[in-house]
Amino acid sequence: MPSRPLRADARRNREALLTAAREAFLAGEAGAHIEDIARRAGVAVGTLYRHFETREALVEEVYRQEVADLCAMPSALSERHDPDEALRRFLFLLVEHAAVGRGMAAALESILATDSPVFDEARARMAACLDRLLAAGAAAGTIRADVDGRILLRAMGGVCNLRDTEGWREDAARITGLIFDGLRRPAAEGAAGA
Amino acid sequence: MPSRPLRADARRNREALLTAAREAFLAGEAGAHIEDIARRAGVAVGTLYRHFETREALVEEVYRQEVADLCAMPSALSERHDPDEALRRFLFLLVEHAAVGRGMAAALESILATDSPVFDEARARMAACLDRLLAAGAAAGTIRADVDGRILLRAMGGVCNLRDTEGWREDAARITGLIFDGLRRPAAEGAAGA
DNA sequence: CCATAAGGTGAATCGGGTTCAGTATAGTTC
DNA sequence: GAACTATACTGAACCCGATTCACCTTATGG
Repeated sequence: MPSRPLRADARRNREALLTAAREAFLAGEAGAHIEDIARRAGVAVGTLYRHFETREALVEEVYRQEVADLCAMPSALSERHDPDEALRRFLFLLVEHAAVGRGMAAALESILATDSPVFDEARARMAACLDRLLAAGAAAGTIRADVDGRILLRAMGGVCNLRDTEGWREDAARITGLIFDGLRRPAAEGAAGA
Repeated sequence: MPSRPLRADARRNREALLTAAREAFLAGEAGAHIEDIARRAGVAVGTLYRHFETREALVEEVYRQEVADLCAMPSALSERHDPDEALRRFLFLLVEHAAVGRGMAAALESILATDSPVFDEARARMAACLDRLLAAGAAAGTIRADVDGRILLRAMGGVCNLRDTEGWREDAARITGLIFDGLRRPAAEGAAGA
């Protein structure tokens, strides 16, 4: 919509705000209030609101960038590893990435509550990444074929939501491994039930 | 602390508040404001605060009850089914229970953010439940022995956090099945990595 | 160098949780 | 069953953080 291409200072401030927000979220700074983020970026709250409709919009944008970074990975992985390994690595990246600090997670919660479309979009993209990797594995015969990216993503969701806890990183690795093991089967007879 | 045993009307109100809160959360009533809950219970906000330190304290109590109910299940399951089946059923119950509406989940988020001890307690109890079931399965030789309740609980966490989405119930079933499949192996060589 | 639209500012507003002085009542005692 | 008092209840006032907006500042292009 902005036919006119953002004034120089505006672009600078917008960037500063995104950076400040990311830092604040990553630092988990108990709170991460709008005012704090604005100050950290060296601008007034009003400016923040000029660039982002609301607090959530800001979080969304930061999140969107994270997702974009993450979704750039699969192609590289597929080139360098066999399907199995590529998938395994991506699963870990998924954890690593989504774990960019509890702060981010906390910040995201407000969005999770709202059912913003950003999330649908992000989910779709990630699911697509997984689909590609799963398909490769299925073609190679090492990964079961009855699980799609959407499902796997959901399964991984829990791992990504791991909270603070001390040993979360190890836990995440073990759980990811557990799920990965579940994937490496010629599809069980049928575990659905209740 | 209350050596004196709560006045009759007080007990009644407390009960009404808990019921109202549970209903509000289950209904997912966009918001579930303190005021609404109080009104629903037929009391003033002040009364709510007399019984519960804060909004979160109320959510906590509701949650605590849910957990208590859930943790009562395993013994019955173990009596009626073989270890494998008992575990499988409990996993589904875990989902069913934790899914008591997105409202509850949303309400819980505030607590997840705070690192309240209630959660540690709940986790511990649930993990203990799972440990029992896992041990039985391991003894029977059908379940791998290198996964403990704590880990499994975390893995299931994701499933329980499934949001609104239309087909969440099916998804939950499939993911639970996926994880369950991961469990039914004589322990893979070693999936840990990054 | 001016004009002016784009951008920035921060005090005021708003909404929802929380507090507390004032009022009502269950339970108890005579 | 009337008085007494510890226990409860009420709801308007308060607080705090997100959001708005009337007014000021400055990049940009002519």
